[in-house]
Amino acid sequence: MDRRVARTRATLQRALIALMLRKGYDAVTVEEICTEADIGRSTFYAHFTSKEDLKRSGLEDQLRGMVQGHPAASGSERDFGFVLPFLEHARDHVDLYRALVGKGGANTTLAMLTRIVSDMVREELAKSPPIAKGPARDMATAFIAGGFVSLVTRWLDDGARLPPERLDVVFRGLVVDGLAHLAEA
Amino acid sequence: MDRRVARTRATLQRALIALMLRKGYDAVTVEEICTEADIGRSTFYAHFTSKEDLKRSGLEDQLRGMVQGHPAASGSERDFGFVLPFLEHARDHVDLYRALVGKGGANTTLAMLTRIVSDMVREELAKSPPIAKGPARDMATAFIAGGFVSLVTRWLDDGARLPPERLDVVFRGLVVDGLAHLAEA
DNA sequence: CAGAAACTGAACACTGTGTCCGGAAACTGA
DNA sequence: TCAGTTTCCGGACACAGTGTTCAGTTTCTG
Repeated sequence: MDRRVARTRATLQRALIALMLRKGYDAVTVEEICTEADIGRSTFYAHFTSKEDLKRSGLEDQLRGMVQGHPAASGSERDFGFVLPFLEHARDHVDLYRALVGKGGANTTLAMLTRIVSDMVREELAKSPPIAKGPARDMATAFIAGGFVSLVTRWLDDGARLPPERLDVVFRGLVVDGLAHLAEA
Repeated sequence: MDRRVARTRATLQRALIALMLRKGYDAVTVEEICTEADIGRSTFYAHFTSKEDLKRSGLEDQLRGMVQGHPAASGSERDFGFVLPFLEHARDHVDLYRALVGKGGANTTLAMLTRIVSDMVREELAKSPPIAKGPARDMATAFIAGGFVSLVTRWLDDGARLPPERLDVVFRGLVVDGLAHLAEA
């Protein structure tokens, strides 16, 4: 690939990330990106069809880099081996990830819902029986709230066919006992 | 409150939801909302400052209705009593919820990330030891993926201070053994 | 070095936003 | 019912941002 092309694309991606960190995705304009990158606006549209397209491409490039750097461990045991590489990649590219999931996603409905659910979960976790305090509890709160919202989203996208009681019992099982709960007879 | 005000606000909220279901939040314009609601555009701005404001108000009104309809069960035992009322409310207002978390959120970065992580989780769950198939497994996939993304988001927002190894072990504990894993000594 | 490809910058039409105002309509309380 | 208040209408306006086009320049590749 032409060096100019690679350079231009990378410069634009970096400019977008910098601006997202500064003021959030929604508030960023194509003109600003071009100014920040010191690249003509017509050049922008020669590479990307829109701001959204640029973001998507940046995300894809980075994720591709991640899976290449850490080839998926594919044993036959279930050990969630993708997690640590994923987290290390995130730590090594904090700016990128914070731009993606930070301010950028903070105003979405999904994020709003998750915040509300987090409050409910936090209350639950404060009840007896006692549970580890501090970071561990905060992490559990975030995990459970996000999982719940994701579960509901999936359910709705499927047409909300299963009865709420079914989701309720599966959710509680997963939260309280984890996957053990779902082991096959 | 003036009947006209209540009627106008409710009409606009319903119009937005209808349009969101049809073409997704981002693609909806204020003009379209007004046309759909058969209400003047200047009237729109007399009630809401923006499309975002309208969405937020609709969400808040509905959630307020939910918690009023089902007062939070506040026993001292941890039973996640909020879940069933929440799900029933969602089922009774499927259109609203699908508009909020369906197409509307599908294009967000958070949703994209969750989809990618879902694929990784699905692979893990396919490994031995065997696990319940069908809906239960799909639900577990959605739950775990959403929880992971939420956990990572929280971690990054806090400055990514904790080491990845710590998150890895907490995450795996929650997934495999659930909250039992975090019981205080 | 020649040909191809990419970059520039400025112009253009267009869509959508948010604000303002005078006049019509609808609601409220007496 | 009626007077006073509030809301609604609709059209106009300035403005910001989008996406496209194109002739001219620069930069890369073979």
